[in-house]
Amino acid sequence: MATIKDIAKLLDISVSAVSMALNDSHEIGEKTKIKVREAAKQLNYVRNGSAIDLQRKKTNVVLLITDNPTRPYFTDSLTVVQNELMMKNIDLVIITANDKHRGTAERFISENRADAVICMSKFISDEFVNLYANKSMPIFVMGRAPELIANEYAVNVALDYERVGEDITEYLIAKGHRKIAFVKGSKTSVGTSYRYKGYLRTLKRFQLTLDKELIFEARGSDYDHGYGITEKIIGKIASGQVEAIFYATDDLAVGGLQKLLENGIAVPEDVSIVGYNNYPISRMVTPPITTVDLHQQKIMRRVAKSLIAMVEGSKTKTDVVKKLQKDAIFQSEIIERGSVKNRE
Amino acid sequence: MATIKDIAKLLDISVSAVSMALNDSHEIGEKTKIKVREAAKQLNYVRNGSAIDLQRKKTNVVLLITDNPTRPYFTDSLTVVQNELMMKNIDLVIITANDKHRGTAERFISENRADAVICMSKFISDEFVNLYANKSMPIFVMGRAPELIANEYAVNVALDYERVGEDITEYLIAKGHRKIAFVKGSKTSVGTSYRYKGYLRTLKRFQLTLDKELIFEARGSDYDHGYGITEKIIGKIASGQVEAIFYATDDLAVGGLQKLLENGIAVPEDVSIVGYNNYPISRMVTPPITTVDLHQQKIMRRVAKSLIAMVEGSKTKTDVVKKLQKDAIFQSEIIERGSVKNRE
DNA sequence: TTGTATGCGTTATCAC
DNA sequence: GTGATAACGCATACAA
Repeated sequence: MATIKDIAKLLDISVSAVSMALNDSHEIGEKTKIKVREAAKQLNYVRNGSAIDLQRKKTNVVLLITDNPTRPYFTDSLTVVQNELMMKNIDLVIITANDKHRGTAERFISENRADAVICMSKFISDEFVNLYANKSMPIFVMGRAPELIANEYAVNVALDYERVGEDITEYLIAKGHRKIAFVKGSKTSVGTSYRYKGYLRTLKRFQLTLDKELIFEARGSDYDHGYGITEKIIGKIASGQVEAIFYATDDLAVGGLQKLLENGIAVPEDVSIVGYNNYPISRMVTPPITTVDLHQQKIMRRVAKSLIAMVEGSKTKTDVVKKLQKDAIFQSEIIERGSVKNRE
Repeated sequence: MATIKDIAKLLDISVSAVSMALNDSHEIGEKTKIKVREAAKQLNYVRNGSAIDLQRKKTNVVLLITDNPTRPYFTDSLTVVQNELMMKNIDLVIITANDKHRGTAERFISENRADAVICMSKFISDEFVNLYANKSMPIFVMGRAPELIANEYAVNVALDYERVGEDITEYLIAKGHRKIAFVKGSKTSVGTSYRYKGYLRTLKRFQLTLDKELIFEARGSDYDHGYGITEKIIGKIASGQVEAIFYATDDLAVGGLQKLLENGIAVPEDVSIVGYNNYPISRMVTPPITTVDLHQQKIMRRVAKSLIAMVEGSKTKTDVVKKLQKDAIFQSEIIERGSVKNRE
């Protein structure tokens, strides 16, 4: 591997001259620049990132940590963050952290291999975040309970959990449904449990009695779990005990839909269903599923902007959090499609 | 930021001692190790990855480049590669490279920020790969035409393109279909174009005449394209001109299915359809779609193993390629589900 | 405009 | 078992 030293030697000029030429410094002659570039090409020179980072005391990279990059909400977030960072010429690298592997993410954080991190995985513990968030590496965490982060350089991006789950329940009620079942997802998901609470609050607000038999617990939040748990709901639809099903996620709803159709239950004629999150798949099935869009992209755009402000040093956490909250019109929006019947 | 120098100063011992202690070297006293660790904690010491990489002339990371981490085949690949690398304690980082942004990927490659790369994105050009693949950074590329890579340290992992597309066409024919439409996907996708060729070969082999009116070109390979293009097929189903549709990808098929159902066309009663790739979504719709599994995971496991062998220096490219080819039982498998009717 | 010197944080090779 | 010291490849303040 050729280094700038080799170039300097070949051209018989100083290393610093080479360095500056390569960085297109204004204080270097045009002819030297050309010579240097040619020599670089000739020697097959490639820059050494580690050396640059070491010297600059900056890596120019932002870490995006996720438990599973396949989830649609992740891509949405990714695209937005990517775009924001691209404008500042900051590199984005994605690292996974899940139940069976979080070493890489932790190592990248603890070894200062980034300038900032956005953590969308719940498998990096609160303790870890609190321990390592740092002026030279602020950490933004998402999807956790609001109270657990206590570090000047850790920002907990919390959704507007107050209203979550109420919107769509109200909607079902407005459409004339009274017997609304709820399908819970993964126990470790903060989002789905808040939706459940919103569902409960709304029933109460409308003075509907809560039928405990209409609460179903899936083991997880995915398609298969929705498919499986719906087995238990089928009988109650036939008997008129269930008019609508609120699945905590779109994936659950899609799985449920398939099970219903297989059993000759028409949606929405025999039962209405709704999901949550507005995942692409929710519109790809027949009938397309009415769901709720959390406007994750808006949120992520704000997160990215805040992060950049912190990395650039112009803002402190307090500023950033204040702005995030002020902008927090994280209003969810109901996406009406074909899976809910008007019973009135 | 505290460094090992600070620790050394605090404890009044040498930096090298600190370094060795931190790395749990056998040639350092147990008591010193303890002292050092305590001091480290006290000073809030964190290692500096750049400095380590610079010194070790190794980064311990493998780059996985993708155009879109949401695609199901990517997750499959990811999981497998992740597992293999985990066993060797190698870090995996994911970087996206697509039409609008490939700077980060190229920078990471050209600046030696990894020990090896697996490139699943077609947006890193063949020229770039040929230019930068290198003993200290071998590059494995996937999903490209076989002939374009000519570099001792670049490995082109090509599927068994010979057979691709023939399998499922044969299957449709065996089920009694004769009028088989084909829906092409994105023009830039190597995979889908090979499937098309396989389809053509198979028709010929069975001496079925090719009806050019049954070839449809979608602008891309996604759900929406499938939905859109199917508009044009509907009439030909009614008129008996089409008995089956071979969509080049599952996403296309899912989109097409929805359009068909919306138009009151029953699948598979009125028309059979098949997809390709065995994406999860293909089994989540009703009826579930018959498709082809490429066994991407098997391939990726082999790629990962080969890569590790090269990184560890035990194998040259020639060895690796030979082994990959020898192992290349990349046989695709037809996944029978409910979208094909037996017409015989 | 160019060169010199120094340092970034770490590891490794020697001595002791 | 521990301590100096020289790298690693690069950038930059300062001198020329």
